Amino acid sequence: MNVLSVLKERGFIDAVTHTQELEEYLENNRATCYIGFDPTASSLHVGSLVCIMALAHMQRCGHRPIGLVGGGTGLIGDPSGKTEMRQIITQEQIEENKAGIRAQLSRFINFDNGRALLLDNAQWLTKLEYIPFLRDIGRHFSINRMIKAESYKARMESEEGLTFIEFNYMLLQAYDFMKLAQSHDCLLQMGGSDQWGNIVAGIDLIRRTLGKQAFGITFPLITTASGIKMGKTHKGAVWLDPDRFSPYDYYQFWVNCDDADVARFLALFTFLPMQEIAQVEILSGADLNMAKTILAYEATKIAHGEAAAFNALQAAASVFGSIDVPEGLLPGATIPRGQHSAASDASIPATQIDKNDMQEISLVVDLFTRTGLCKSKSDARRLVTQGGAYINGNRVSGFDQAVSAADMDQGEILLRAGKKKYHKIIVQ
RNA sequence: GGUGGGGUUCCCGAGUGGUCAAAGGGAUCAGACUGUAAAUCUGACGGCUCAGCCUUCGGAGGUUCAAAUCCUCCCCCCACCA
Repeated sequence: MNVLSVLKERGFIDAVTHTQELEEYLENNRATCYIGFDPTASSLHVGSLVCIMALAHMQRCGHRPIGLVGGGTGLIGDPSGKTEMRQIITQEQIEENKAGIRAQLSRFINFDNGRALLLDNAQWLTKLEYIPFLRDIGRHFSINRMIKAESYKARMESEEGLTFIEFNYMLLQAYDFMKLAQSHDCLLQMGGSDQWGNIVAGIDLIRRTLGKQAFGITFPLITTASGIKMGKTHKGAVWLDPDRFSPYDYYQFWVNCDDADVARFLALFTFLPMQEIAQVEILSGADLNMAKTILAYEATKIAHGEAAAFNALQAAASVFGSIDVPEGLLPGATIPRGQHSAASDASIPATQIDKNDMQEISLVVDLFTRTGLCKSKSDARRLVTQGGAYINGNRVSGFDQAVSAADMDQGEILLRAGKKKYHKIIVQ
């Protein structure tokens, strides 16, 4: 099955340029394609996951993906679809962030033996000279067309306006594409739907300068069933870096998805066969919960490895009750079948507290604040007052309740805030 | 450079001397109902040594018994003009 059909049936495609020609091109070539990633943070987050999975599918279908880190363009800031100017970051920060991004991409894509590449556009962009660039590249761009571009629209209409430096972003991205076409025979660029304008600009530039036909694919912006952009939780962005966002939380993020999103997310964020996912679509109600478990397990396994996924599964079973994964559901999934009960809560978020420190923490509210479950003491008070605080499964009755040795079970205390946030205290 | 309009608590946005920790909405959090779902209803939503106190309304000063509200200077944004 060709990669275009794969992407299409899994819900990756928003728009494609030159459908017919692209199909033929991918059919007859071991193609090279690229997606750009902003090095604005030291970690990618689930917002980039569609792009990452698309690259992975490309590789699985025999093509060569390039992850392009925007070390050069990151110095500019892409205004596409954004209403505010982005913070411009320094060269040092970018260098740091690049390392993190490479590590994460390696989970999804195999970089061995040149099967995939990770490049940085700082390599060529920072060497550009203004006059030659204007003369050789700038001449191909029409301001008339650019100001009509959808990607600038939000900014053209906003009060803040658009600065010249940002307006140039499109040229730089087009130049990237041209460079990659020249040096790596990369003729396909993919990206989020907000990248359409930039991608088309690159295709045009390649045609004009190299006389070659290049292609573009954009992916839809993934929103949740409730209509908001996917990937936000009470803890902020869902990072792929396990140090910033633990595999346990990552697993929980997926388990907590909306019913209406399960099948769609299975298609986008796992590699399970589509005919199996089709069976999930006819499920409804509580039957979907096991499908969510599988989604969470598979997604966690892809991003953090099998051991982390298994630990998260066990931890979930220990606090939320036993999980029984039925044989017939999504048989292609690698989740261990059968009953999982309170085997291990090892990967539940935990804080170690010294015995001596424990003496000072006399009140429950201090404990909730200390673990980060509550962001201030007032917050903790509120939680307790509203009846959302639990110690070892027992609701805390008053904010002045003291913590005693009796609350410790083998040196551990299990805190719970609200219905699903757990945190373990380990006294040492 | 000139003229005019703005900068309010996470976001939008009211508030033009005391009744303002600041309307309303969104987001968020908790409770009830549930399936670790959605919807709905209820409540909370600056901090603290919490029936009280402290710190916030672009920044720094000032007037006043009392300022987000008045005055002075500064910074930033927007529109139009040059």
